[in-house]
Amino acid sequence: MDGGVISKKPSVTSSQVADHAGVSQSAVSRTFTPGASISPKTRAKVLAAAKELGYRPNAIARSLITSRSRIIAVVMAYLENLFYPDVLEELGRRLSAENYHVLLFTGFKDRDSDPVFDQLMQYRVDGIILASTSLSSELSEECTAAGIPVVLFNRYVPNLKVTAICCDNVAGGRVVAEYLHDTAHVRPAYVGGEHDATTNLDRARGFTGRLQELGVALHAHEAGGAFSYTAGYSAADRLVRQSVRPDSIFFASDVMAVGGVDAIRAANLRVPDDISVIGFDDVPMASWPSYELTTVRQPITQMVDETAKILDFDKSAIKKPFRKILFMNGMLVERKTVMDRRRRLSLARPAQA
Amino acid sequence: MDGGVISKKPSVTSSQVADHAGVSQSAVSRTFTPGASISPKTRAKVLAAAKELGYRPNAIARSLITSRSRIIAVVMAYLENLFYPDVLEELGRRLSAENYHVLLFTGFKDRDSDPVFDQLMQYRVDGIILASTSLSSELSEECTAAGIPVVLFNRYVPNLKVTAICCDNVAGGRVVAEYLHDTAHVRPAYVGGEHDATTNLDRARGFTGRLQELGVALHAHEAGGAFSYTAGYSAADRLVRQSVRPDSIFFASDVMAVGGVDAIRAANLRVPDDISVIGFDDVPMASWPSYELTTVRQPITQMVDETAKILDFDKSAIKKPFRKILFMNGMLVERKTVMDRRRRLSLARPAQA
DNA sequence: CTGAAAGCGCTTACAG
DNA sequence: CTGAAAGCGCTTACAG
Repeated sequence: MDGGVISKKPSVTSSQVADHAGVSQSAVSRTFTPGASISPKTRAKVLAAAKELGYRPNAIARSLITSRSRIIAVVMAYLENLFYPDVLEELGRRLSAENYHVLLFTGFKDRDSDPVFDQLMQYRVDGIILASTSLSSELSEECTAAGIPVVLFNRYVPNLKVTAICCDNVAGGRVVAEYLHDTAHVRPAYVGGEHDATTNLDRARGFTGRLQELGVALHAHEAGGAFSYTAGYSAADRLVRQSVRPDSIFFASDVMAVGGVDAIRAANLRVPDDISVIGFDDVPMASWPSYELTTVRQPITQMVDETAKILDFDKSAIKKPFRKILFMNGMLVERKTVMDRRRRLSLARPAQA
Repeated sequence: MDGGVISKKPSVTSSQVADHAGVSQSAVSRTFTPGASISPKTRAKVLAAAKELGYRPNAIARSLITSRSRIIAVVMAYLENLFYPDVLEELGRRLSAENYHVLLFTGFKDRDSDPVFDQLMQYRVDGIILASTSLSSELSEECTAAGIPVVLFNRYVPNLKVTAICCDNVAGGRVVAEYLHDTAHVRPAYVGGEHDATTNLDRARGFTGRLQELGVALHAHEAGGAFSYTAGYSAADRLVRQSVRPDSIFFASDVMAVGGVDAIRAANLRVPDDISVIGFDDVPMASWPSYELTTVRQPITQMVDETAKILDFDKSAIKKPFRKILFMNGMLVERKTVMDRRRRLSLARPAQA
């Protein structure tokens, strides 16, 4: 056993470096502060001493005095929803490029972020990103009062005075309706996700609204109840057992749609020949050969960019619109789960003639 | 536009609370330090004042003086590998229960964690978890010198003096070999993941080693090159086109195995009737109805528990074994992708007789 | 450009 | 149990 008591050793401080370099502690600090006034000569001496001693500025001490932690809290409730790991990676990339860091809160079983709020505020974070969760209005107002920007990611709360960044889910739903109409589908169904999520509500609203405008009757509206594979599978299973089946199903998310495709196939029906399927998100799985899912791609990179803009109060102290809801456009990605039923008609007509 | 310049307002300090409560600043501090010596009466006064002013202790200031940040750095390279979001959630749950917090580093494209090391050290983290990445030996020794525990999660480096926590991948591979042998498979193949990952190497070694002991020839060893769906798909596709096909394939991970199942089906073959398939990890997808993948489950909860034990230097300052490699047992989860070929034999025999 | 000094918001011996 | 005081490791006016 080469064990031992584990205890943190005190690390090298700027004063130690200063002594070693024969300069003041201020000079050391200035060397590590971009833009600070320091001569190349002193700087070189400090750098040499720092390297020799293995000095690294203490971000904690710096935070205390600047009251800027360069830490952004990210609260993410549902990591299992495939879409979120993607978001998290993009967020990590983007924030670290701006020299921010991510304090992650996940794994707690709650609908809102209130339980972790105290924790995150104690670290004096510079911003808060809530992905698929929200905050009570008292708490969000506390943030506003404290001057800490909050961004709801992929969710919004109409009456809450908090900035939200979402894909335009209503528009996404409308695009799907149009696409299904254009390809001559006449019995479209919708399968919903988590019931009161704005993502679910808006996709449904856009879809059914546009369908109605186009004079297409909604064949069925199944409540999935969650954005999960299982929810998609069961809902599709129910639809498939109806005496009159839908000719197309729009699922509230890709993972649900994948479940749906599997259920349809399990019933010995073909996608898209018997039933067309469309999802939402464009997670990596959507492009797997066995699914080749037609879906609406969420503009993750742009969404993260906008998030970064809201949080980045360093570069520009200009007036920024606070508390707005940003809807960004998704993009229809055509793959192989929707059949153009006009083709079938045009094939059928000559035979009939 | 109800915008405005976003700037952090100074928050309430312990001195302000002290003034308001008519006690010393020390008393305020003690009120918020579990176990500190404080009378119920003073405590109540402080608590009332704190509530009224909206006081929250400043974790940054506390960290500076205690030289304990209660922050654990988690470096995770491949979030898209489905297994890791699971790990991250479990880690989040476990660490927050111990009042630790996760500083997440992800989204950088690199094999080792050296590039983010500086960042994480500046925050004076209390521990480092490296999932699917490693560290150069200089850096890991720097951690040892600084008394900061490092844990490699799901990966180990034989010559590196760093504690590692892994599933026993060799044992897992052996179990798979035995299972395939017991079920009368005679042409087993292995499809590898990321080439030099210990997970890949050990699973291969356990599998082929045990096969050899059992007198079963390895039918084929395909290099997948990555733990991805696509890698699994292509490898299976190649195997399926051979003049003599394998009767079973062990994939280095579930995501790969799922790709493999799809490739096999795309070739109009059946799983498990024509080819049995086994994966590794037991990610949520493995139990989806369209796959029902037989696999080796990684003991995530136990692995996270052990990780927490290594990092938790608060509770017990006893001697802890440092720098050990912990191999934890996986569990074979039987689902529907392996066919018991003895049955086929016993059915075949009477017909032949 | 440089250094001495104040101070960020806490914890923790120390003395009472 | 309580308070005054030192000090954690920095940044940043201030004066030179």
